[in-house]
Amino acid sequence: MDDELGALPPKSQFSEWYNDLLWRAEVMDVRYPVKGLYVWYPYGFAIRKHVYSRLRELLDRDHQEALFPLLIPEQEFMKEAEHIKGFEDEVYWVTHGGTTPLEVKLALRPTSETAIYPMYALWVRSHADLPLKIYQIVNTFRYETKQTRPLIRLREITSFMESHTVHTTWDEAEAQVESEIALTREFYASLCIPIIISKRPDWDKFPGADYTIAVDTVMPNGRTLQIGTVHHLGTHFSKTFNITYEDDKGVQQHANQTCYGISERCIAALIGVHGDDKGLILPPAVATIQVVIVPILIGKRHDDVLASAQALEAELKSAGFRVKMDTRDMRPGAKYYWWELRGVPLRLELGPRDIDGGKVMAVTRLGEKKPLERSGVVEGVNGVLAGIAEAMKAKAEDHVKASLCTAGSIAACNASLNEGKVAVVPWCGDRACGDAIEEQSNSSILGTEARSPYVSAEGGACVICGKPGKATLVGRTY
RNA sequence: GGGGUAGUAGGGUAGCCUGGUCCAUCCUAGAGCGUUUGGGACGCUUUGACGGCGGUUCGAAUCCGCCCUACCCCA
Repeated sequence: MDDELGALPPKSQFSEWYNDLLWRAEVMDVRYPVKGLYVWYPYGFAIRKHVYSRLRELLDRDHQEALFPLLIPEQEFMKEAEHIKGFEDEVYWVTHGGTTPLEVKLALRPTSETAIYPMYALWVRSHADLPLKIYQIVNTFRYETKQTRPLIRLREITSFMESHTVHTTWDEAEAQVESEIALTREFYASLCIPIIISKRPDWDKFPGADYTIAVDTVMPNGRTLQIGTVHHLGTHFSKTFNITYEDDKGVQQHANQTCYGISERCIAALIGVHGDDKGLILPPAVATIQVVIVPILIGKRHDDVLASAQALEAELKSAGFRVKMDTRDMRPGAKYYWWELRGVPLRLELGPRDIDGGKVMAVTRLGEKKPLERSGVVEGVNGVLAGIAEAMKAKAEDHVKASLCTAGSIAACNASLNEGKVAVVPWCGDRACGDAIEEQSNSSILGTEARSPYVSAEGGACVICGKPGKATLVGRTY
């Protein structure tokens, strides 16, 4: 019958599903002729706009937004040894101005520490200037050598939110790390995306950090996706860039710093975690269009129905919903599929039957269908949207919960990984044992000290050496 | 990092070995007209391509070289 008519690959074939959905739902166009660079379609960009305005709203409570340059002079970039080592293979260099070779090469920022901190050295004079909390949302460039993927592994990260804070003491910076973690929790809660927070092993921390706290989520195929990091930088960079303040006793001190980042991977997670065989499912909080109205414009009652739909649209708009009325000359069914593909959480159908009965037919993107009273429609819509967010959250939580599996041995760990799960295994913390775990399981250690209701803090005998170990997350990563 | 396969209209394909009647084809693509409209409408008309650069040749989608891009496998 109408098999495969415009159908996506099933979500169980995640990679195909993801690639197909991105262009069909008009999120990203991958046909730009440079590897690792992609184009945001207007619809995708609108999703980005709503997601990032939520992020801005959260940051603006306690940070200031600013904007630093894209180009970093070589001598600044080269100042911090560990930091360079972490990025030197991935940096794009600007070497010419027109046809003239530059005397000082300029790096395209892979991240902005070395662009921001020389300025911080000028801005920070005394303890009264602290804490300083600034963020920017910018593009960054990394010459990725691994396979690139839209929104996930990019050569141009187009939407990098990076926050850089400066504090007097190490403890105060640590408190800031905690507050960034809380902010991240709140952000992902509004996207209905469950997260697992853990402390990255030493060899995987940010180059130049004292420690790194990472935020991961689990994609449908069981691979984990890092969707945020918070770093305690201690005084590594303040010593290098000479960021000092005069304390209340008149003594110059090196400042303690943190940095914190979230990229468009948050949108990859949004798509991957929530979507289904029919397409995107957007949480109401960030949906570009929260409610689509499909008027059933039949023959003689065409004008009548159109007028009612316009009245409904006006009422919902003035109540503050993002509403779209679809009056295109298409069959209603075609419109239903169209908007389902694009993830609109709620569809309202309005036809002669509904008008006569004083109702509006509400169909959620999760498949529930029920008539709402036309008279109390704003309240009704509010209730339905809240219900959708709850259901999305619960479903996503279930997936993460089901994806975590405790394992006491390498064999058990591998079994879990092969089922598309994330394993929790005891590890003593030694680098050698860590390498052995990664090698023997063909996966990566995500971290320890997991903060998740689904991960027990209890350790056990290290799966390699048998010494006492801490619960450690092990997974196949993006 | 190593190997492989491929790039033909908006999308999917045939043609390539064996260079020339090549105006190729399908669509969930675009444009136009008409009839339609409570879960992917139909008819007619029409638009549009050989990844890029160079080479061989009277003649290249086809053969050769380089580049770019994509996908798959191994580390």
